[in-house]
Amino acid sequence: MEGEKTKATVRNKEKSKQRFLDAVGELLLAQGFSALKVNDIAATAGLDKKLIYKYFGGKDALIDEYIRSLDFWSNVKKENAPQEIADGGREFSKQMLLKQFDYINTNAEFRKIILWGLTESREPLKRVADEREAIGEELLIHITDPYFGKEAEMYRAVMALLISGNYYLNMYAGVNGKTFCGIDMTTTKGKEQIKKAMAIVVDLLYDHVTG
Amino acid sequence: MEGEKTKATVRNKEKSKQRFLDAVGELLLAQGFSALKVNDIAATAGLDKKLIYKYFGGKDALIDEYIRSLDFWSNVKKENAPQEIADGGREFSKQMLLKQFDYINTNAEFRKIILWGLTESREPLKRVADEREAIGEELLIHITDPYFGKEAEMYRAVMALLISGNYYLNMYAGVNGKTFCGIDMTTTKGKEQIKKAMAIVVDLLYDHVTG
DNA sequence: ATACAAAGTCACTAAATAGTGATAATTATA
DNA sequence: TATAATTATCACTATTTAGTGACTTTGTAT
Repeated sequence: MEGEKTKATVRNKEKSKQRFLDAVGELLLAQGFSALKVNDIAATAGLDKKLIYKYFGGKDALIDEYIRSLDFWSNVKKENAPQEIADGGREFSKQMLLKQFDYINTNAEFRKIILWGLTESREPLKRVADEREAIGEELLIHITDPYFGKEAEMYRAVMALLISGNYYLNMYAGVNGKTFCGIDMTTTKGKEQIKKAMAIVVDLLYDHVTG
Repeated sequence: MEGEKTKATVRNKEKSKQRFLDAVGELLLAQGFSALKVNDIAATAGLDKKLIYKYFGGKDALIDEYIRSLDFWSNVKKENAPQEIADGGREFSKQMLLKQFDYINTNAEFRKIILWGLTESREPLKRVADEREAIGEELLIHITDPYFGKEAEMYRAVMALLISGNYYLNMYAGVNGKTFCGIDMTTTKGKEQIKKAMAIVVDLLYDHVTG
């Protein structure tokens, strides 16, 4: 195993705990969740694996704490409540999708967690999904549900498709293929096409219920 | 390990090879690709693991052959060429999406392979992705590209979002969450909402370029 | 300085997993 | 029915991984 860190200079339990948590993140990014072995985590942290059992209780407890330490939605929460919504959430929806695209596209850790969440049932992974739902409900209940009225569920379903498509396409890019429906997800052009498409679909939906 | 099969009554290399391939599929469905261990595969097949090395060359070669043995797209190919296309592919697009939804939703093996393809780089998994692209190109190049003209790339991007959203939502259901944007993917109602939404988006796209 | 607790290391056990050499059981065939 | 070839098993080695008991090192309060 490569990637061992220089030895801790000072003895500090909290710092060491953090080094283990960081090591989990580093390995997750570099090799995926199936590569999270106690020996490797300890080597990456530059500490003895015994401490993982001492400080966290075990490998799984450490991994769970790592996932819980992540906070993907805090920035979204801030932007949520305010803003003038005079258009039924049209612009907000579009910007949310575009921002989310960039976030997923540039945040490899987020992508790994989302993928992990499709693979394994684990309480902290469920929490990530639950939080996304809770935050989404804010927008949906207060802004788009009232606006779309009896078409509200249709709007929700389209958003579910766009967001989850967003997730998938960004996870897909570069693993076993580059193009999806001919769109090359590894290029800026391809990414712009997807973003443009999301905005168009939102506009069409709003125009649909307006007209 | 449970799941051992009754011993083969006759000695037959081809039958035994098939038993190993079937065992891989069985384990993949029951426990996911990370649970594909030689010992378990052999136990499930009811044969000695030595034969895996003798007949296939090793675990990975067996797994690769299993993936190559799958054919998810053969049925799609048949339906592809024919049909009267007088509407620019509008009805065809909708039906393709709806059929694909049902296929993914009822075919757990397909879902596992798609998920695997997001997780691991592996030649036969790449082939599955490439085949999907090749088949999709048929529809796109001959029917929708000409119809949508300079909006063709936009249409492709929307289809990419719908299909990949389709993938994601069906993989998501029931692992770490049930709802996505409030749509409960474990219920018939939720599934119908997604299907309806896909059809609406397609119609809006066609109306958009028509009107 | 020394004694104590906390932080950290090391060498080990145990279990799981991949892979193989020797051999037995079966089948085909001369 | 002998025997050669094939199919299959078994018992073993080697490696990887998780986990632990005994120990050493370091910081700190007396």
